[in-house]
Amino acid sequence: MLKITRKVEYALIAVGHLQQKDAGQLATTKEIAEQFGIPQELLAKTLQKLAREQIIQAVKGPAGGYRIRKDSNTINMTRFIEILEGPVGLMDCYFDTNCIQLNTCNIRTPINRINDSIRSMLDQMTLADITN
Amino acid sequence: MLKITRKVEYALIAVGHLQQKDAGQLATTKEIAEQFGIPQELLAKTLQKLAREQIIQAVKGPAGGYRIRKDSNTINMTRFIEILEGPVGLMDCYFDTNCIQLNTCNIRTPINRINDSIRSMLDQMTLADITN
DNA sequence: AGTATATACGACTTAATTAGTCGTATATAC
DNA sequence: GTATATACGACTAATTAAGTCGTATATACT
Repeated sequence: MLKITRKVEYALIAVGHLQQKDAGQLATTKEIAEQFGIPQELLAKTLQKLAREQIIQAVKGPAGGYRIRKDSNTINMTRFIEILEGPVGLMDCYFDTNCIQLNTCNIRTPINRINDSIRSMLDQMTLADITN
Repeated sequence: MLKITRKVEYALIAVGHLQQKDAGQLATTKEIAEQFGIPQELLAKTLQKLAREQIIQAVKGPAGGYRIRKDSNTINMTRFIEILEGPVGLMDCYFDTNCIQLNTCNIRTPINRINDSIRSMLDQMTLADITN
């Protein structure tokens, strides 16, 4: 409950690693996977998602790898998590309003309040906060 | 991700229902299950846990059921959730320090910071806040 | 051109967790 | 003693998360 997935965990570790490199320096999936004991294939897919969303920059070919994008430090955690896992919400009805019980449901409002609190907390937290 | 389980959802719905009853009035599992379209057996187990932890009071036998305990309104959400699901934390290493990677892990501190924020938010939220 | 290396990506399998069911015991009002 | 309601552990089913595999593509280097 209230857990983040491994994908996010691995992504954060990788980003932290990239942030510590000197400007423009690359790190490969293999390097990160080995250093932190992460399954390489899984990390690869995760980093690909981040690259697609412009959080990190991919360089193909030998001596390639990933580097952090300088402006990505302003990305907030809600966005970051949602890139990897989809919608952040305690219950699906926060996004999906097709619940049969919507009428009788007596906890929707309070749950949404908690949701909003968590989201706004994650909104205010940038990627830079994570490793700096 | 970041979802609460059905158990908590059902428990909150049930507590909300009990809170709306006149003082001392009972509601049965069956009544709640039918009214809100919840699987009765699952709700039963959930309410049993709450009763064991003194959140609600059980009355056995015909014309029995559950009633809310007046002082249970001061129970906070961290406690409530943990009764039903166990430890609230984004990652297991928040509680379980047996992670092999603890040394190399570069995100432990920030993750714990997020964790603390979420927990303290849930700490400050009482059961009374949920339905009132 | 050919090879080695690294990312890109969808399909698939396995593992873990959550959700829900069932059988049986116990208390109690009538 | 019977009907009704809670108590509770064991079990099965469904869903989600984690991890693997095959194949394609880009590119630096010889």
